[in-house]
Formats: sequence, C-alpha cells, structure tokens
Amino acid sequence: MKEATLKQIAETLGISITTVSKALKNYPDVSDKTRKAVHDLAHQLQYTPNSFAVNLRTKESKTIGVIIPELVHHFFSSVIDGIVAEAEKNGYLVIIQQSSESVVMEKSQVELLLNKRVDGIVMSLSNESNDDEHLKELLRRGVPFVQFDKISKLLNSSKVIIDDQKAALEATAHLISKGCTKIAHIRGPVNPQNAIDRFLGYKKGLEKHDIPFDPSLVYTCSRVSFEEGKEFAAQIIKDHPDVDGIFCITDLVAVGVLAYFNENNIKVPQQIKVIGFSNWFMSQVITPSLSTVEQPSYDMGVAAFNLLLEEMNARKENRSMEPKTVRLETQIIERESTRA
Amino acid sequence: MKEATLKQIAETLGISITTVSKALKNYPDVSDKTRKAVHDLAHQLQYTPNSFAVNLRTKESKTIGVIIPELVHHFFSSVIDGIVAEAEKNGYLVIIQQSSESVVMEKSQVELLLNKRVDGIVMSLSNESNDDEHLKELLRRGVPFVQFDKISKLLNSSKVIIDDQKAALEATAHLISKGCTKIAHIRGPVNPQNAIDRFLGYKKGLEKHDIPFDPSLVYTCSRVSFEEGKEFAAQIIKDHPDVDGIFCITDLVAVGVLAYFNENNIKVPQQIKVIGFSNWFMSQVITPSLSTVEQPSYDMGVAAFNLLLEEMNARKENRSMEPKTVRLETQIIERESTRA
DNA sequence: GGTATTTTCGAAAACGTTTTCGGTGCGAAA
DNA sequence: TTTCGCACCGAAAACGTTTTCGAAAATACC
Repeated sequence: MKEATLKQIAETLGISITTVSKALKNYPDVSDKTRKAVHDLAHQLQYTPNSFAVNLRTKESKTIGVIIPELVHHFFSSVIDGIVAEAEKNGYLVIIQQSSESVVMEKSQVELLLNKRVDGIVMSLSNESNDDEHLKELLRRGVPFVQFDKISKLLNSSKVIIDDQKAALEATAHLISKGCTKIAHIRGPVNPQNAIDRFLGYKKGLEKHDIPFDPSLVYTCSRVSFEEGKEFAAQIIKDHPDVDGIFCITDLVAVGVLAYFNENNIKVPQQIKVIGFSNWFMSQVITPSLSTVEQPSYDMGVAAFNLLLEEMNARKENRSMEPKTVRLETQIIERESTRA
Repeated sequence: MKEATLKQIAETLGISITTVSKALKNYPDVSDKTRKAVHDLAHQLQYTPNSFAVNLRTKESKTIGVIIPELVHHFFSSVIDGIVAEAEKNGYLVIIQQSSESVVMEKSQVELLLNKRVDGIVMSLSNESNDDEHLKELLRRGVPFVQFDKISKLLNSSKVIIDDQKAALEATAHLISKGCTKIAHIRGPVNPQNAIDRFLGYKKGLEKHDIPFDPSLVYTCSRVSFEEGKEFAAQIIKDHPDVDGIFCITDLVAVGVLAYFNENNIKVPQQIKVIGFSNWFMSQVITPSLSTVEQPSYDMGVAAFNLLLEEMNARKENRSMEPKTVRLETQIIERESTRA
C-alpha cells in the first residue's frame, strides 16, 4: 500500500508517464478521453504528486520561512496568524523559527531556511541585532525577503511597518486633549528603531501643543517588563509628584504602572492618566482598563506575506523588483485610564 | 553564481560524483587525501546539499507538522515554543497550521501536511472535532502522530496530557483549605474531554472533604470568554449570595469574574475566593492577582516532540511501536485571590 | 489521391542526491 | 609466477516529476 505515482497510473492505463502528467495538469495536447481516464484513476488511487520530486524539478518549495524574536508574545503570534492565513490562501506553507533575541541564533536560522530552500523569508530583527551581514547576504543572493516591526532601516529590502512617530505623537496629543499638562514618557531601550521613533513622536507631540520638553520626565527601560513599569511608576511619583499623564512604550509596562498605582491608592484617571502601546488583550481586562494604540498585527502579517509573494513572483519571472514599504495605520483606543 | 553541487566539485577535482558524496559523508572507502580535498573545496564553495534531492532520495523531509486550534493563545504558543526548540536540537523544522477550531480545516491541513510528506504530525483537536476519520487514516497509513491537550481518547495514538481530574481536585481542595465551604464551578463546554475531567475533579474534591455536591452551583460556558466570566459572576451572586469560592475552567473566565467583583465592590479574597486554570500571564498582573493551576505548556511541547521522534525513528527502522502516553504534573499557584 | 495541417502522444533529458555493486591496481602470501 | 586480499574509486540505477521536441496519427483541404 504505497503512495501512487505517475508511473503506476501510466502502466495500468497503458500510456506514457508524460501523458499522465499532462492530463493531470490539463495540458491542451491530450484528448478528452484520456484526460478523463487519467483523472478518474488518479482520484481513485488518491494520487498526490510527490512534492520532493516537484520541488527538485521546479526549484520551488512553496514554503516560506518566518524568523521572529519570541513566539510567545501576543503581537508576534498574531502577526504569524496573519502570515499563515494568507500563505494558506496562496498555497504556501510556513516554517517558524525563533531567534530568542539572539543574533547568533538569527544567523543559523537563516542558514537553515536557505538549506531547506524556502522560497522566501520574512523576519523581525532581534533586539541584539546590529550586525546585518547575514541579511545582506540574503539580498545579495536575491532571496525574496521582507522585514516587519523591528527592522533595519539601512537594509534595502521590502518592509511592513507602522508610523511609530505619528502614533506616539497621537498618543501624547490624546493625553493633552484629556487635560494633561505634565506628561512623562517611559521609553524602550536605546537601540531599536521603534523605541527611538516613539520617543521622538512624544517629543513632537509636546512641542506641537506648546508644552516644553523636559528630559527628566523620560525614563528608559532595559527589559521592558511588568516589573520595570512598577518601578518607574514609583520613581515618577517620587521625582515629579505633579505629573498627570504617562505614555508607555508598551502595554506591558503600562500595566505595571497601573498595578503600582492601584496598590498605592493613586487614582487613575482622576489624578493621573496612562496610555500604553500595542493593545494587548489584557489591557481591556485590567482595572482600570488601559487606553492604548492599536497596532494592526494581523494585517501586518497579511501585508508581509503579500509583499513577499510579489517578490517571489518577480524572482520566478527573472524580473528584479524595487523593494516596497507598506506603512499601516494605527489607532488610538480610549479606555478608562484616560477618561477626562 | 548558482548553488554549488556535487557535480561541480567532482568536475573541478577531476573525480566522480560518487566519491565526492562519499567523501563528504566520511565513508571509509575514500583516501584521506581526496577526502580532505573535497571537504576543502566544498567549504570554499559554501556547498550545502540540495534538500529536495536528498528528500527525494531518502524519503525523509526532516520536517514535522503541527496543527493547533488557535495560535494566538498563550498556552498554544508556548507549547509550540517547546516543540520548535526541541525540534531544532534534533535537526527538524516545524510547519505550523491552524484549524481555527474547525474540523473541515483540520482535515484539509492534514491533507496538506501529508502532501508535503512531513515525517510526522503533532496536533491538538479543535473544539468541534467529533469525527476523527482523518486521524484514523493517519494511523492506518502509519504516519507518526502524537496528540496533546485536547485529545480524542478513543484514538490509539501517543499522547501528551495533564491529569485534568487530579488538577481540578487539587484546585478545589485548595479553596477548601483556605476556608471555603460553598464552592461554585464555572465549567467549559460539554464536549471537550478536559472540560469534563475538570468538572469531575471538582466534584471529587468536594466529596473528598465531605461537602455535598450541588448541581445548581455548576455553570456551563459556551464561548469560554472574558464576558462570560462577568455574566456568570453576576449570576452566581444573584443565585447564591453565600458562595465563598469559585473554580473556573480557565484564567480568562476567572479574570472576567474578578472584573465583575471589582466593579461591584465585592471583596476578593475576603468575601469570595477565586481560582483559575492555566496560569496565563495576565493572572499575575491583574488586581487581585489570580491563583491558578500551572500547566507546563512548554514542557508539553518538548514531550510531544520527543514522543514523535521515537515514533519517527521506529518507522525508519520498520519497527512498530506501542503508542505511549506522557502525563505531566500540574501545580497550584497561590496568589492574592485565594489568600486566607 | 496527395499534400498540408492539426491533434494526440511519447522518448528522453533534467533536477541533485544516495547507494549498490563491481572494477581497478597494488602489495603480500603461496 | 600465480593468487588472494585490500584500499580506493566509479558507473549506473533510482527517487518522481516536468517539459521540450519530434513523431505519428488523424483530419482537413484541394
């Protein structure tokens, strides 16, 4: 009871392998009669083409690779959700790899995927990434490649991103519109591009509404954790008791801030308003519920795959393609933590 | 600038393809001199075997498939984390598929993975699954296959599970040990095995401590959502104002319960204690923090892969293997919501 | 009936590897 | 000198498909 092959079908039907292959792919140069006979038998034998052979012959694997820092992260798992769904629609399979925020890993993953001859790669950089030799190598080899979220600006590849600066500006403006006049910012680590951009957006937001920028109101995360949120909340209250708004790099940190305020009986939003970033699920569930910036993670996955598909098609037809950048819209979500 | 092949190496070295292949795999019947020459040149040309050809020849893909109901779920993404990590150690790649809780999807995913000739499949059933024809087909074909979490008991495959009954019993006993005497249970849907088992554990827990079981204290979820938690919390207070403990099918529901109590000024844990299941991240972050049952999700992934590996090896050597069941330990995590 | 055209088919090469089996050449044993 | 064993190498088949190109058969046209 082995897998059916073209050869088997050909032999039992007394025709050549060539004809069977053509019949199955509905080539014009095969008569309706034989085409039907082949289809029927193939169906009966549950014939499915051996993908190894197809791959070897066509040099396509119909498989793409995805490398992300951490799978267990609402944002990333929902991006992958989008990628997998869109890939499936187009007959592609998705191989997942985790860099665990390490560049060394990242490199070996890329190697592995190339050995597997995936048709393309989509990837979000690890925090550690500064060396991008392995990525340049991808471009040099002409491997279809798109970056999303944590990207390297210098790399001339297709990208899917949000406008972090604009989103941060809007978040800051939102706090101001709710009456805040002294706003602190808990920012992300120094290296990643999106931490930088969100900080700049915060600064611009203040300036736009004629609030002077005060560097002492900016606190820098290293681990971007719940605990850091709590620590910085305490610090902020100690340093600047009159702060009435906080913009946090991400919801996780904001939730830490809220936890500290809850424990110390500081009223949110009455005394101080808080806004996060990314719209994690828990933000709508916590008390008070957390205002935040919605990042269209699923759509980012969809967009990333489609961009990759364009590149893969271009490569198949030996066209070169100018890398594109897709920038998706974000949206302020108002909840209790910033009610006026 | 194409990929290097055995043929190229053979030609530039003036030897046969066979010898090159053997040299690279360190066969004994090739002299040290040629072996070294081949290795050097291969390294220099960055030779990597074409996996399509290898697969075709060896009939192995060194790739496994994973089918889960939802990727965007802390439990599942961390199981996958475990699978991917363990697979990588053993040189396997992982293809992820989502059934989105639909049996039809589930079937087509299985098809797809079989067409791709994955070496094995690990899978958690969708809630909808009652028809397991497609799974039996897997066993019939001898495809290495392991189930985890939501399993079909009737199917004679390897499995990785927790002891839901025991865990639920312990959770109930925990509430009792904290002084609860009237304990409600918000249970999962009627079909899935783990919902049934947790309900039975709850019942046994009561009986063990001589608390009579009262069916009117059991509430049945359909969507297992945050909102349902809130609704049932209200209902419970209305039906039984003297309830002093609630055991919830999962943390998400428990968090809904806590939210309702927070909004209505019902003190947890003073007036009523709450325990969840699964130890989602948000449980430690919410106020009051939620006691729960830790499910070793990452380890389940590791165990699932290792079981699969055993089956794959058995198949390679044409041994048949008796399916095994791995049962992992759970652990009560005490937090504020059940403090005495 | 002969020629031109269309329809239908198949031989064969190619993709890159792995492995079996046999063949050299050479030194040692008889 | 012959024979045997050993170390080293290579020819060739096989995995299952796709596609090119030419051939044969059937049909059309004059």
